[in-house]
Amino acid sequence: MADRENPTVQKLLRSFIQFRKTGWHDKKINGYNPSEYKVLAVIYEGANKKETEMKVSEISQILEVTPPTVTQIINNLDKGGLVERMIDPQDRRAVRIKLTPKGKELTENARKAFFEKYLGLVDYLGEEDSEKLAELLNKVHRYFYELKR
Amino acid sequence: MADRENPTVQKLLRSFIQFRKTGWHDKKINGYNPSEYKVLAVIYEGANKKETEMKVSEISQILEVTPPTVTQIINNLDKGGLVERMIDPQDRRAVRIKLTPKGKELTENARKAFFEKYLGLVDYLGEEDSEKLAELLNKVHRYFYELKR
DNA sequence: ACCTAATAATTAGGTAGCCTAATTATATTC
DNA sequence: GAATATAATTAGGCTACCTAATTATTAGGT
Repeated sequence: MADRENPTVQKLLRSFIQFRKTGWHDKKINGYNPSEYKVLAVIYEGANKKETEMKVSEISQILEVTPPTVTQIINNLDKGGLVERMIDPQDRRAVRIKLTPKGKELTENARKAFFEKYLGLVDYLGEEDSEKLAELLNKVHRYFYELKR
Repeated sequence: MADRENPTVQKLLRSFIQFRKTGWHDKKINGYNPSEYKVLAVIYEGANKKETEMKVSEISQILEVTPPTVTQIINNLDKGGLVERMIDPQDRRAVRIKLTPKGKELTENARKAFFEKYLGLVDYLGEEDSEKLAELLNKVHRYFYELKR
């Protein structure tokens, strides 16, 4: 099994492991976790482009996590006064999530910092290599996705 | 802030998020978790190339996790009879971890399946792009590492 | 119109994979 | 030989998820 020594496999593997450890997800800013910011960002963007507030189920689909996960995160954001729940009058089972002014401000600041960091990364890698990286990562995802079925 | 709409940033971000969700780490095979297999693999490789068994502290350094994390994983591997602890006669504070025959067999099988999967990936991406990907991921890691200081 | 089935959200409880702080045993240094 | 450093462990905690069960509401079939 000399293949096991294949240097490309070794390199790739090491880079994956290191990348997974890369802290491109910061812990706890202003008392909120990365997963909470992700939900805030989805709520913010959804409201911006759809004019109507996001439902729990929609957030859950976008983030690819289960609805209970979203509910729990929202419980906490709600407790912190960043977010408000309102029943959808069209479908009274659904709950629309709305940012409070406080939540909106926090989200906007976080988004700004976040995008600046990533603009910096694109700058560091170069436009062309950044595109290439995105493409390759998508390809890796497709490979593993197809394996699983 | 039109920068926020930078399409390269958006693509890169989406590819990162998807990649992080990619199940290139399978859950539970033969009753053991990915993190347990990682420890097994390190023990296996360490013993192969150093002729002497791995210490907890060495495993911890290689996997970049704290010693308590390693201890706990080894507790479980020990309970399953995959691994044995033996005090190092040279330094009686240290513990050398040795695979039992059962542990060795399991590890060898897992390694085989694992490397086949990654050989398949390199094949899918192509040798050149695989190298490029590893290089770019390392660069991303450097960027975030330098930001943090 | 009525009952069944489907859907939205929630609560409760659990798991993986980490961590820090404190403790114990042994080594090293001055 | 005493103080300090190091190796491993135990105990307990945290994040980011999950599944199963429950409640409320809506939609579909007859």
